[in-house]
Amino acid sequence: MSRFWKPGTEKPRLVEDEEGGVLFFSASLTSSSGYGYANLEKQRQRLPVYKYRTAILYLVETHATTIVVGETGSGKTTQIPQYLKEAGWAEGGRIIACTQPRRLAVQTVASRVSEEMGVRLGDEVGYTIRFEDITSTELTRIKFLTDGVLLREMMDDPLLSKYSVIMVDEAHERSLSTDILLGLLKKIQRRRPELRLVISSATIEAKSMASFFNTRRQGRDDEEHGPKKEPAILSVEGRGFNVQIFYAEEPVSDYIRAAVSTVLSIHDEEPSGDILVFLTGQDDIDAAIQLLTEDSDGRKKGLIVLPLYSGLPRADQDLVFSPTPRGKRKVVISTNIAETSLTLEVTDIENLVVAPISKASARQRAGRAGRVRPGKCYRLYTEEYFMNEMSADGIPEMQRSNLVSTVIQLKALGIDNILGFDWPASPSPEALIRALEVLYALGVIDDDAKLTSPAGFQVAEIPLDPMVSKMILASNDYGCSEEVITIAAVLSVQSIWFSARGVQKELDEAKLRFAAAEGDHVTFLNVHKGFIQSGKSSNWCHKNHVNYHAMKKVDEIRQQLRRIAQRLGIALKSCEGDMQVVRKAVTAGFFANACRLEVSIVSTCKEIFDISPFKTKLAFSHNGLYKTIRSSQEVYIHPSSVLFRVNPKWVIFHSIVSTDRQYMRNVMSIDPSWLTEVAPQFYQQQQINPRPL
DNA sequence: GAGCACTGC
Repeated sequence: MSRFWKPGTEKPRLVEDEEGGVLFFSASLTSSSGYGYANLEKQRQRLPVYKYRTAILYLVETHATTIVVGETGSGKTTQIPQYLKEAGWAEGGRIIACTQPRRLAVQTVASRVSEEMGVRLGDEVGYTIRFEDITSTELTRIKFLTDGVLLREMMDDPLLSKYSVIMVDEAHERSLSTDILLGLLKKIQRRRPELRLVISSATIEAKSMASFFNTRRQGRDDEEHGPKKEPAILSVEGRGFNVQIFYAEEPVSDYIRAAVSTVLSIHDEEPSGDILVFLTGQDDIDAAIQLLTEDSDGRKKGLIVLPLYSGLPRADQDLVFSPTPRGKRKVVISTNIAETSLTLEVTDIENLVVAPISKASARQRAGRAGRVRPGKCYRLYTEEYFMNEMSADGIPEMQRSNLVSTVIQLKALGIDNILGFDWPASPSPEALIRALEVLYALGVIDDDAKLTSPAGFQVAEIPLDPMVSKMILASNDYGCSEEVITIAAVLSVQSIWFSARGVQKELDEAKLRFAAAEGDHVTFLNVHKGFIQSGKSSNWCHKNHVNYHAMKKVDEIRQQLRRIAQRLGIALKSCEGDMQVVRKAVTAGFFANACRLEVSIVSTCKEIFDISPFKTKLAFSHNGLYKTIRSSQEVYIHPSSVLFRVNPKWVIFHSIVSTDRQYMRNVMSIDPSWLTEVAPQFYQQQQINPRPL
């Protein structure tokens, strides 16, 4: 692998790791840098997948579906599209598509392939992700895209007629959009026998994938013309190295201490090489780092201890990838952010795992240790536990997600019988029915479960959760689309606040500067207004504990939503500060999440106050108990909300996070009369009770 | 006074 990068030259860029060809590459990897085209060609031929070039082309020619089982590093993603192009699959204006679950993978793979082909990215080889279409209608023959984008394309071109071959990469990850895509592609195949599918999958999934795509009818030989209906399976070996696995001899009681002591004994006994530890969350990571750095008997000498989690500032994350100084050992303590998408620029990785995860996930983690040379993996659970207790795979997203978006997407594509749809992993009928109920309540499907016109089609057109889309539609009636679109954009990013360890108090104070009595949604508008007035200044964000990158993204999403709104005939209009209409529009989307305050314990006990700080805490901890109108579920306002401890009588929420309690995140106060105003079909006029569905 | 993480249009 190191042939892509010479130490001491330019620092390699970190890229998606899944394909051998793109493990490390730097911007200087062009013909002018001394690596000629011939060299790239040689590298291509050295990839494991090269041996199977002819076989792959033969199978694609003769089979409707080819399943390529490829280990990490086989080169399948970068090479197969090129082989197909070389064999003529992109002739006559046709396009070869290759989908990825993640944006970063799309960009890096596309740029690698354009380099290998010696063409400008965006010409013959291009890519499309949300907000970025680097393709040319005339020139692009190989197109990389996220599976979500391909699904959107189907709304305009249901048969995906411009593609000759569609390669679905990383199908084993079973992401929601990959699964929907696979189900739809199977349907398309029936209408377009000339279309070829290449499904790239991990070993364990290959058989079930093959039987899913096997459309050959028993006892009928209709295969004399056209490709075989029975999928072909081809295995391509990877280039990973051997990883030795060690198990705990008996169950560990305190896994953080166990992780720390394992790190220390590896440091004492093993030769050079870095260590990657997986823990569950930020708190555990902080605790482990504390333990490691306070161990002062001298053993920690030579250890560089680094945390890694998504909330960490980018600069701190980058530290993880800087080369380890000679004579030192790097210990990266990470959440599962490091499980799939990153390859650490280290010479060797040793790996500790904390259960429970799935077996597949554990294998993936162990694989991290064998990326660049043989490694070792220390599992902090017993072998019996691995064998008998851990589930084989994670549950596909399809079977654990809210399906409202999925259902409306399928409806928009003309799939009427959702319950009968052929999924690679069927969701439970209950989950589907729940989704249909919500869509019915929103007025986007009718009594026959058909999309309503225009609302249903409009909601399907907007790339957001249907409840958010409905809120945007409603804003047209209330004359506040500009404000509501801003709220929708903020709700679709993780968090607009900049949180870091040790600055919680400052963040809370900053929030107070923007806090609105009406709740979080109106607070978002205040933050956005400040951001715009500052001239979108990063300095302003920094001073106010606002996440600059999140705000840039909010702006980008806002622009996209404004364009879509205009196309749908929604007038872009500001209500000039009239927050009541904004709140009504939000309620029109989220009326199903309405809650009423049940108990409010105000801290009136002065004596408790005076006894001890601990008890003061107790007195404050009585956050108001709410119950959802729909199902009388007990919920509480999340402490990150500006309405925490304010406890308005009636609220609606955007989402729930379940821990020891159910916490409402992003909460807004409402007037209960609005519920019957915006959703009379859902709430009975006389009393706020759920309408039986 | 809470907090697993990640991905996508």
